[in-house]
Amino acid sequence: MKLNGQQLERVAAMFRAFAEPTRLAILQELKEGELIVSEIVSRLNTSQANVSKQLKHLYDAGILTRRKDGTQVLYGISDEMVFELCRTVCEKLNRDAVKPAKLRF
Amino acid sequence: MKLNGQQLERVAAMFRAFAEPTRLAILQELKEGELIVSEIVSRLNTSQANVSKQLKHLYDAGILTRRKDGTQVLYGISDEMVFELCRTVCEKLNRDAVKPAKLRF
DNA sequence: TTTATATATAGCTATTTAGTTATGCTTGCA
DNA sequence: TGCAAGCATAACTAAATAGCTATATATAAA
Repeated sequence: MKLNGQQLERVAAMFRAFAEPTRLAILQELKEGELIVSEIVSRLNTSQANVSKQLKHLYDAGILTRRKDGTQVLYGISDEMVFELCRTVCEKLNRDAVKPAKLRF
Repeated sequence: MKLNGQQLERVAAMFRAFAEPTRLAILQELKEGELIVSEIVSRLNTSQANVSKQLKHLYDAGILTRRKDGTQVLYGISDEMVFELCRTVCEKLNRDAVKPAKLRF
């Protein structure tokens, strides 16, 4: 069963959501649970505007949940597949690595 | 255990290899086994130069094997994780889809 | 040799996008 | 009301890259 061009584009778009270190860093911070935007900003080395932008990207991709609480907004991981994908990639990189400096998401 | 910037970049680079419809189309064609470059070209809707370029991208990412046979070059999938990743993403897209038009890589 | 075939690469253009600064919008509170 | 805090958005710039055409390289056959 082969995917057509439009379907391949949808799959590619999902992978694209994971294809950026800043977005992966956000996912990594959300691993242990929901966080408000300003907390994520304080943990990463980038601007609040950029964090909001990347959160939107991830949210639009269906990867994050979003919940308002007063003036704050809480984001969280919406699907366990996030961790499954990251784990699979890390294991692959570990297998390929010459030096055994194990990665684990 | 949190990955540092350089490690996140390596993970992102692996996802980036999958973040393009043409590269996914190549992987899809290689699903059933090795193919020579010209055969891949004939199955896809893009130039030979582009196929070679994307094959190099995938090969450099450690996703493909490469084997010369005379003037021909055979490429194949080097790691089953390719299918695992694509399956995981397709299942996610199927879960999210309103209309049930199931994707399967 | 010369020629043909298979693949890779170089140089280019157009598009996408991560990140920035500046500003807008919304909510809670003085 | 007015102000401040939290987040989102707009407009911009710089960098990355998919795909093209043209060309280079390598191998085989005539």
